[in-house]
Amino acid sequence: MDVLELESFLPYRLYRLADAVSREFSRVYKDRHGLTRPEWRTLAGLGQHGTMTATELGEQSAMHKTKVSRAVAELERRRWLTRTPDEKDRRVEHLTLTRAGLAAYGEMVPLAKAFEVNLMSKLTEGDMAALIKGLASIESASKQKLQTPTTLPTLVAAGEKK
Amino acid sequence: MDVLELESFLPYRLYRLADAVSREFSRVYKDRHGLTRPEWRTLAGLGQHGTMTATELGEQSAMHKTKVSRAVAELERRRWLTRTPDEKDRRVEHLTLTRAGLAAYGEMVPLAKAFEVNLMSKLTEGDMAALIKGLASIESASKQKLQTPTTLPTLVAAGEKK
DNA sequence: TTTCGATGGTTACAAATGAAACCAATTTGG
DNA sequence: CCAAATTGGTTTCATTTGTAACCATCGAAA
Repeated sequence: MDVLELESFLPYRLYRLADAVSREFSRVYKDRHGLTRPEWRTLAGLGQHGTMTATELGEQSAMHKTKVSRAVAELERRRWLTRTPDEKDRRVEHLTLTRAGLAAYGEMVPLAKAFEVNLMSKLTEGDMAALIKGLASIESASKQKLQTPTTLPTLVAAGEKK
Repeated sequence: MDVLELESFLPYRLYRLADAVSREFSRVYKDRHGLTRPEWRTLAGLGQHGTMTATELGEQSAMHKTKVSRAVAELERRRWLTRTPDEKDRRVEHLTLTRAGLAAYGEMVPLAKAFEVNLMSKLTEGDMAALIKGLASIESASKQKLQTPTTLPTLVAAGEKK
């Protein structure tokens, strides 16, 4: 029978690597400040851009709006950010880091950079460039709607449901 | 102040890409059979190797033992696999796909392969090779204990807890 | 042997996630 | 102008996940 070699299956390899790296990196924000990934990304987004709306945050950091919503709520609870209602459109809120939020951000940036440098140091210049290029290619490709080439009908047959 | 550009931050890019790819690929096993990722990996592991123990499965597919345990329980419930107690060590169970399990596996393998081919087709030969090489480098590096270079003390200060 | 630390695997509980419903406020199209 | 569709954002509920505790069973040491 036709067999799939999981270890070399690209989606699996990608996921596994990203998971390992991300897990390790999470120490930077989790151990020290008890942040979740969505919270860290929110902090990072605002630290980088100054002021953003929840929607913008979601776009920039690839998070579902519920994640953004919850992360923003938590950072607000910590008083790391404040919301300012938009003048023209009262559905929108502009989010900005407080002094405390900026302090936390400023503290984490060097750690993040050091982590990245350390990670990249595992690769030669050439490999690194290649990796980046490869990532970019797949990224742009996957934006254009990654196609799942299936011909089979969708069916969750009886007894297969959980 | 020192700023981090999230979009080009390697851990973020990796994660984001893996997430997008994995999400798209999940159609193959989720839409059609309602499997979760751990369930799919378990199926894939057994399909590839014939018979494995839970521990082996966890190692091969990088899953925590609780994930394996739950995935195995669900596949058993579906009668896609059976457990056989080990003769020598009664803690151990050998897992094998049933006919039904094999059928599901056999059905998904070509879809998985097609997905991968489609994905890789976005890259030139060279880029692909480079990407693989880059992944391998970081992988092997991250196995050797990815170091988080922090000097700061670990503290989850009062008021920062959730 | 008996005891004690590892190991294979499951379970309980809390936290994180995703999907869908929801509530405004806004825009669009008659 | 007004109804309907859209959009920004929150909330609810069901799943999924992670952590730690747990229950055997096993292996090594005394």
